Amino acid sequence: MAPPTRTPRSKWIEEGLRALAAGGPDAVRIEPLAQALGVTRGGFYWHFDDRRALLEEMLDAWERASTDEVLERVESEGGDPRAKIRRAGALTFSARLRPIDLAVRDWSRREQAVAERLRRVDNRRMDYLRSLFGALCADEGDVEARSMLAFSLLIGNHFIAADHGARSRADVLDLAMRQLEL
Amino acid sequence: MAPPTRTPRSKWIEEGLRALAAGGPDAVRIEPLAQALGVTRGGFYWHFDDRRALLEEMLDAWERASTDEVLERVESEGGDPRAKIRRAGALTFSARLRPIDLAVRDWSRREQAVAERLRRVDNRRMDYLRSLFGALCADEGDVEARSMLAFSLLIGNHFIAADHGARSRADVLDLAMRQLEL
DNA sequence: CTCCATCCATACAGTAGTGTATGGATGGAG
DNA sequence: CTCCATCCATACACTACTGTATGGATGGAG
Repeated sequence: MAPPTRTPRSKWIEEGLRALAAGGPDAVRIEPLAQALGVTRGGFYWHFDDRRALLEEMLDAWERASTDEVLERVESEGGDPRAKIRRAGALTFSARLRPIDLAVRDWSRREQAVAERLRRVDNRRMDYLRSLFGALCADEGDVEARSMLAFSLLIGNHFIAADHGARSRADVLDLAMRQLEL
Repeated sequence: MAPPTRTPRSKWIEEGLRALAAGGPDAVRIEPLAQALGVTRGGFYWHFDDRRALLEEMLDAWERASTDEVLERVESEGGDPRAKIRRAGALTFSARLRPIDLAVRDWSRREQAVAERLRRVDNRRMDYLRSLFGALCADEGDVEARSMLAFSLLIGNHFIAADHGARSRADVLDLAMRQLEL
């Protein structure tokens, strides 16, 4: 029997990720989630043991979406390494995934289990970045340094609040990319 | 009359910042704070109107500590621009200030007032970085790009969870700094 | 010694959630 | 048509806070 359900697991997870993105892990509360979905908490406890279980499955979903799915899409569209690096950055920090990523990143600072997940995800990203930079320059140290700088720039872009005088943030990002020979 | 108080404002703010660093803004709750200070909430509402007022003053304290105090200390010890850049990074992200900074950075994503504060703080930091990089290279675009990259690296270092194979994070940071000619 | 500024304890009413238990409702498979 | 898997509503007992009100306690200034 295929599930022709009304508010299946996936809906709770989706709404949970929305709440996580908007307000961090502490904002993921069953009651408001139910309200957003237009139901009571009745069904939630049929799907999940408790709040922890939902958080766990939200992280599962996020991990899949932000590694396999992203890498697959980047590779499928082809292009040279430089184009792939840019596209990987754009997809990883898409409008949907970016706020979740940033929330998880902060969350990981206080929950060991979350930290381990993020480490898995970041390691896959760095591995991919390394492979792409590896096609651009020979020195292994340079590859590592530029991978870290590129990743940091992606993170910094969304966590740093500074202005840049006459320049726009996009301009500065462009200059920084050029500095990394991208 | 100098205040020979038992649990003055400053104690609540200090403990509040500790809670913020450890668990984010949602973890700053009066009742647990009082417990940590060994008193009841009785005195809290004598000092502060409500929880919001405490958060406000915590941000005031953080803003002062992570701009004026840091810049003053960096300048007072002298040295060449390269040394100052490194020292500014180290002081800004000292063991005490780092977790607060990261918590505020995440917090700013969902509270306009916090975002404006962080912007003030980050702008002062970037101004300072710009002035230091300005002494190292002439091209204005280079200065901006390198300032942004250096700041991003500082942020990325604490938000990125990836490993680096045989290399330690410190090694990679060193390589990245060299890439920025630091 | 007295008094007042400063701080604390306690009790209360209220809010917002958690997880459990129980009795439905509903729609597709058979 | 019936039945069962799936989902929902409601009520309950509980936890953990918030902010208010009130009556102290305490120690240094005068």
